[in-house]
Amino acid sequence: MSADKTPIAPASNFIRNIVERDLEHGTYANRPWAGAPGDAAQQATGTPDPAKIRTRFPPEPNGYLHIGHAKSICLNFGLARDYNGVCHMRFDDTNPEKEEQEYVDSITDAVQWLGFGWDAFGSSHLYYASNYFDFMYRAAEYLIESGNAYIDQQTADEMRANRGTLTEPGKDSPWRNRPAAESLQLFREMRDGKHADGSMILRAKIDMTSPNINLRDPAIYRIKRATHHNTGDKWCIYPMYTFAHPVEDALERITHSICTLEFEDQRPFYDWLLENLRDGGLISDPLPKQYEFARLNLTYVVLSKRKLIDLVEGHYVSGWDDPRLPTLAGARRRGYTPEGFRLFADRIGVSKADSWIEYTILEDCMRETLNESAERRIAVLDPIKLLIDNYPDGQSEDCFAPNHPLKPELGKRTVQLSKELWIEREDFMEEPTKGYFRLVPDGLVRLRYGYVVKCTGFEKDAAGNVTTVHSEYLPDTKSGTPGADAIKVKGNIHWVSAAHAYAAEVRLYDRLFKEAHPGAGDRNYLDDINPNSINTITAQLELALKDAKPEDHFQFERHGYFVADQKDSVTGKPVFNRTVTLRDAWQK
RNA sequence: UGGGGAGUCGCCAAGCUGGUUAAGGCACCGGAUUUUGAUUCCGGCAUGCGAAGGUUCGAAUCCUUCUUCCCCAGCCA
Repeated sequence: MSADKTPIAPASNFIRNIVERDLEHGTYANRPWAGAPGDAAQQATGTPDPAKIRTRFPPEPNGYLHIGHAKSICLNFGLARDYNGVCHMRFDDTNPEKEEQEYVDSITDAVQWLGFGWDAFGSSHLYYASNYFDFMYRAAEYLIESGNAYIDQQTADEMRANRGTLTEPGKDSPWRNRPAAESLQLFREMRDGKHADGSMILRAKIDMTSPNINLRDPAIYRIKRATHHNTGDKWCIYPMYTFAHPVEDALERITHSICTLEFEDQRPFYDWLLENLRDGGLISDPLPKQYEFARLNLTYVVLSKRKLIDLVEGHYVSGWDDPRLPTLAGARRRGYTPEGFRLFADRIGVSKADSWIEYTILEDCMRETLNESAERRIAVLDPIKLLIDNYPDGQSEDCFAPNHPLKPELGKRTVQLSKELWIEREDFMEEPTKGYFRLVPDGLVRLRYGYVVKCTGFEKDAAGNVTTVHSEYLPDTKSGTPGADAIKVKGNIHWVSAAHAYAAEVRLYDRLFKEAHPGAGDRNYLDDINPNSINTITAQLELALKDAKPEDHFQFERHGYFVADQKDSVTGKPVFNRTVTLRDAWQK
């Protein structure tokens, strides 16, 4: 598979520079790895880590992955691939209320679909943060014992009030200086279920006057009676992200922990915690380091979880895999490809600047990869009849169409030509505009892979719409025969024999939002929805398309790339989704 | 009006331990090829690096001031 083929060398970026510098300096060389995540004692029994670097992709399994995650996946797994390392697939499942198995399945599917995996150096690297709860609990007790954490019994409201504001320092909790032994006992009671949810909480003891609000004694362990998808009812206290994430990274011996910009303020705590635990001998050097990059913003798209939920629950789309949605499940159904996403990730780069990527960049990446891989087929989307009046009734003949013009080795297929054909409505104009070189009265045009025909007339219905075009073919002009090019024509149109066609449902998709920045200014993003984002038609396709399998990609010549729908296709009766149109220098 | 980040061509993005004509991609504009108005192929495309000062023989790269944008006050992640 091309998944493992090294793509065009990704451009240099600040993270690759850091990795290369660390490799050069041997920052992570010779650190032991016990073959599995573990504390300092366990890791000390290991052998030098064969992985030069360890990164991780750590989603919370509480929703579906989207295009923004694809950027992160390509970054983390791509780094591991390029620098002889490993990327851990890790579920950050520290909040039992929001997480479900359904999501972990869809997430692993998506990552593998994108062409990445977590098997490396002889073992699998799929981990769950919830498997570290025992160690996290121990680390929390250590923090209490070493005077770096305490049990606070203020209410959530009191804590908020005493946290101060952006410009005012916070105030110490009245419980802040309680003896460590007392905090320890209360923490154990919390664990043992002796206290009500919300009645007390474990806080790191740092500095209530810190200008960085994240350092004003952040909450690190809360009481929450809820059944966890992995640990069931074993615990009624759960660690907060702030505390859990650095620990997860340390246990897994992550070298480069890459996250998005909004976590920058969290980094001082990340380092504070890890240094404390290292000084306590719970984990060992070299410690993981956190780096932040700008998350993806795409024009004409919304990527926030809340908005995506609104779109699905408000039935603006058919579900999480609606082909118009930027979810990976949706993109896949739309016909977007893993190769296209990887190309996209390389093309947009990685930096710390907030930026908006033009949606057409993504589309171009899909066109580029699909142009390489998709076989060509013929489809008439908006059919009108073309009659070849001088062609014998009831007769048909073979025409030969290459499956891929750039890959002759893929061979040719036959399509039938007969007297009565379907052609595209837009390929005929009664009164042509300047520059139009398709079929016009008395004009010549080539039926692609067939004959040159001359338009001899046309018929309209009561409404004035053209229904049938009449023509006569020039017998000596058949494609592939000697002298076929004796008569030169600029126009070249596709067609399907009416007696040899497969009438199929085809969905023509357009962008879901009509504004580049949905909801910008004082607009509601829901008001920016494009009312014409889907147009379902019945098209006339060449017969071979009847055998298309779900997820088969094709280029419908002169139209664009289409995919047989993953869910709605039935054997012998596939329906197609338009992935993306071809570029059109002429415009419509 | 606290703290943390970011501002290089229409959109991304290298470069930023100061030193040839400021990479590359996408878009765009020319032209060639083409039985997809597709693809491919050539060529063009920032005297300028948020702004103003300063240091220097020399600055996108160093210093100062200013300016714009993003993030942080969940017992979410």
